[in-house]
Amino acid sequence: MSANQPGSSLYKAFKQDIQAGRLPVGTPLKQTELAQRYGVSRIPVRDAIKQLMAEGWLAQHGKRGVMIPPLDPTEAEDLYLMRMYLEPLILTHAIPHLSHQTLGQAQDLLQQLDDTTLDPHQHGALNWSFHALLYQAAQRPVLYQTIADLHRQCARYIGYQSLTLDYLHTSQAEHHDLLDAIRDKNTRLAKSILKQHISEAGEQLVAYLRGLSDTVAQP
Amino acid sequence: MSANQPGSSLYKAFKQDIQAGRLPVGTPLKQTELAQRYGVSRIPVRDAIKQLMAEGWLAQHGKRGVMIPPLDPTEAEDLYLMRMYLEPLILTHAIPHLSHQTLGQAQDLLQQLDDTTLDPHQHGALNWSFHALLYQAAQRPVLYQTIADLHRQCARYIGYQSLTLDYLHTSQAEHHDLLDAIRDKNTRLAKSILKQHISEAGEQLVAYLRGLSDTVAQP
DNA sequence: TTTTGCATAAATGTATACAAATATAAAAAT
DNA sequence: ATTTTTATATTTGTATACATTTATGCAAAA
Repeated sequence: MSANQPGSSLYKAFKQDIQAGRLPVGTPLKQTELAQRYGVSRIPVRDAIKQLMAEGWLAQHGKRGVMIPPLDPTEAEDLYLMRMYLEPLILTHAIPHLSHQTLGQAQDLLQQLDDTTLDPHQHGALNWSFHALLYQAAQRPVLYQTIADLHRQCARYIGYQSLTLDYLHTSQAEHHDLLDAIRDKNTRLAKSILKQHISEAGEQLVAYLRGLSDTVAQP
Repeated sequence: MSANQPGSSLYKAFKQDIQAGRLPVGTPLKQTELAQRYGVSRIPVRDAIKQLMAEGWLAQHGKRGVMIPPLDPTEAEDLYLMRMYLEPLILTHAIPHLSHQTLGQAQDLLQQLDDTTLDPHQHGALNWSFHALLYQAAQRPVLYQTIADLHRQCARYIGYQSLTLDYLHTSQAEHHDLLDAIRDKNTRLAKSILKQHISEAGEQLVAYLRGLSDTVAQP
């Protein structure tokens, strides 16, 4: 098999199990157990662990072993803070290159996002598709990759959160406004809408996470 | 052995060999050859490769094998662009927390940077120590880590570049101005100096890299 | 009862060996 | 001569086996 690229079946299955919360958070994971779980030897498990650690899905647990790092509101806050600055930046570079065809595709994705029966994971994936489509036009591979990494990190946090209908409507309205501003080549407006949009999403998530830790961590 | 944390001797030796240009750029590296070079089996070599790939020191070469990615001016440009936005951001968060002691340490580092006999690697390391000292005070681990990663990526590019004495003087003057602004708690000024400082460093590097590819790539 | 030391057990790191996949070269056909 | 096919060699991916390190539990001493 073409094994351990981000595309290895073990890597994918492992990551999905982390995302879906099917593995314990904060406790050390044993290589042997993981090998049994996925029906392979420890070597490919080690390879996958290395990669997932580098991507932030796993963290060192003491001197030995790895764990799924617990959710941390401050971490989420930082991720959204960075997105607030980097995404308007890449959007600026993207706008001059956006074709009518791409804008049409973006419009299509927006319509799919109107479906309020989507679960948080599906919604998150579609949402990223929309933004990614716009950002890729900037033709800035390294900048794009960093932003994609930030989204990947954020993806670990959403999916727990059940979004209110009210928030979903606001978010969608902003998406439409953003696309309109882009069509008008009004870069300044587009940037400010996007920054606001990310800021709100961040606040929503951080508030949710802080609520969680308040109810859970009772000494 | 405590093997493959970023601290494994193999990982360190391997990365240093890449940084120092002791391994061929752009051609596939054979696991067997690397294993022989470092006197170990292929397993730890594979572990190190995984990690270095995730950190950007190595890249996929076609379907099989890895290579040291060639230097790319556009990539460097993106890295500095991101730093221009993220470093002033973290500095803003850091300034309220900076103690007199930390500012004193920063002053010390600045004096060491006056030494113009340093080679590019030493200079780069000291320069990062100075900035890192300030940034850590922000107590924003995730934001800090991302910025540190960007610097690590940049480190692959500098070290080839021989900095002009003129640039070194300008750069040091900016460092002093920055520290003064921070002492005055003049956040606005500090941010603008820092952004300018990074912008100049980026332009210097990108110009150098473009010069390189112009002279090398003759069909 | 608490703490220190040691013995045992568990888990990770590495080497060797083998299987699968890809690239290379040579031979055959057009 | 060029292209396609086939066989060979090289290289990577994985499993098993062993060495090394860290954790755990028990006993003895304070």
